[in-house]
Formats: sequence, structure tokens, C-alpha cells
Amino acid sequence: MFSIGELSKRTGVKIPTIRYYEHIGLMDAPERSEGNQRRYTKQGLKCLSFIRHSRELGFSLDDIKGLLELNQQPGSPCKNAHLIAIRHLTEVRVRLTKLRRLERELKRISACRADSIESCAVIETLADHSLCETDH
Amino acid sequence: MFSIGELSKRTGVKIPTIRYYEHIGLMDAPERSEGNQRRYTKQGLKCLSFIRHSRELGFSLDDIKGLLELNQQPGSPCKNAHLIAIRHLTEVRVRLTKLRRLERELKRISACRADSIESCAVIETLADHSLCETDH
DNA sequence: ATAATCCCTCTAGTAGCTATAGGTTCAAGG
DNA sequence: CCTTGAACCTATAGCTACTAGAGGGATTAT
Repeated sequence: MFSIGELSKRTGVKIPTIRYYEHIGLMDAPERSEGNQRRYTKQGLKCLSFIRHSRELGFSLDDIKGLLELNQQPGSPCKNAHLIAIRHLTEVRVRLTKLRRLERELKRISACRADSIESCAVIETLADHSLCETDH
Repeated sequence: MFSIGELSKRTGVKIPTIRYYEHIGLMDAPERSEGNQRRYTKQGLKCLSFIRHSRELGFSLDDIKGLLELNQQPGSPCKNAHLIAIRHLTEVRVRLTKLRRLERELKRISACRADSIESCAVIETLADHSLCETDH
């Protein structure tokens, strides 16, 4: 049996965040001590680790809810899990592409060597889209 | 003189968002018509375009506030604008690195060909960090 | 017994919007 | 001039995923 503080230490998830996950129904409410404090079992630890790890991989809480449910139906096909993962992968790739373009643009405008605002490439570029190298 | 709707069309920024920018002090409150409707000048259009473009490049509203202020002090050195841009570039690079790792990991786990939850790599990996290829 | 540390609930705040409700104004057509 | 429909107004609440604080009770070690 772990207290919420122990669970927090073991998973690296902050205490208010754990309570928040319970509040929104992502984690089951655990048993309580006589004095009304949360007492978690290994099950709770596993669940929270799963959530934490999924968050690190950037899954939304909604996606995680879906994955947790799939996980709790033994024998179910894992096609849905794949759908969620692949959709997420697609999103990540879109973001990657955007960020790469962004990096190029920022690198370019940061390289300006003017010393007053009137001729600063940073400001000029932000004010006028047509000075950009690429669309966005 | 533009109405808020026209401004919205010209910049691609939604109407409630424009009002929101005014509300938080990012844009100056424009003059009003007799019937209390907002009437913008070219100045307002320029300002909103600047904001929009900066947002597309991922600057926070706080950063944009700073950049706009710099822009309004002619003759000021543009060092600060560069600081903001370079700090942002650094953040973008950090995010890029993380996203690249993420993409590799997602690609790997999505490639699983099992057909039931028990042996699905997506679920297994999420449940057990030690199965990951890299740290995160 | 007491002090230190932990835990409880509840509310409000963060970023950057978006949506809704309920009402007013504008511009064009008859 | 009058009507109608689109566009506008304010104010409030909601979204994601938390985080921080207030004001109080529980647990644990000495």
C-alpha cells in the first residue's frame, strides 16, 4: 500500500496531478485509510506509470483513456491501439515538419546584424510575411 | 476604416481572438462607431498582421508584446529583439530534438504485428518504460 | 504528547483561445 | 422611410493539462 506521496515519488507524477487524474476518471479512486487518505496498490502504480509514460510520448489524456480501456479487455484485438498510435505518429510528423521550417526561418532572421530597430530583420520579417522564405 | 469582420478576413485571425488580444492589452483599443462598433485603421491591420505572423512562428503572446513595444521605439537597438528570437530558436531546437526521438519511438512501436492486446508492442511499451529504446 | 511532515478538499490560476447567450447596430432592398 | 438579415456588442463559461494556494486534518517519529 502506497500513500499518494510515495506513488508520486515512484512515478515522478506530482501529487495534485494524480488527484487530477482521479478527478477526471483516468485513474480509479483508490481505497482510503481510516483518516480518509488515499492508499494505492501495485495496480495503481502500474496504471499511473502507464499514464506517465504515455504522456511522455505525447499522447493526449483522451487517447490514454482509450488505451487504458483496451488494456483492460484481455483478448481484444490490438488494432485500436495501433490506430491510436499511428494517428499520433502522423500528428508528430506534421509537427516535426512545421518545426523544421520554423527553425530555418528563425535561424535566418536571428542572423541579422543590424543594430537598430528600423532595419532589423527580426522585426521586419514579423511585420511582413512576404519577406519569409517559405509559406506557413 | 475596417470593421472587426474585415480585419478578421484580411488577417485570418478570428473575431473573438481579435477581441481577446484587445482585452489582454496586446492590441490598442480602436475607435468606435456611433453605435459602439470597433473601427480599425491601417495601423490596427499592421499590428494584427505582426501578431499573426509572430504566432505562426510560435512566439508566445508575452514575447510578441515585447517585440511590439520594441517596434514602437524608433532608434532603439534591436539587440532585445534578437534575444527574444534567439531564445525562441533555442526552444524550438529543444522541441525538435524531443519530437525526433518521439517519432522514432512511435514508429518502432506502431510497427508491431501482434493481433491481441496481450502481446501488443504499443501497450507493452507504454506499460513498461524499460522496453523503450531511448530515455525520455 | 508534540512536532514535523504528510495529506485532505476546494477554489482559482496558467496559455491561448473558442463558444454561447442575449441583445444592439449597420447596410441594402423595397 | 422602413424592414430585414447579417454583422456586431458584452459577458460568461468552456477547452487541455495541469499547478498553486488556503485552511484544515492525519500520520509518524521521538
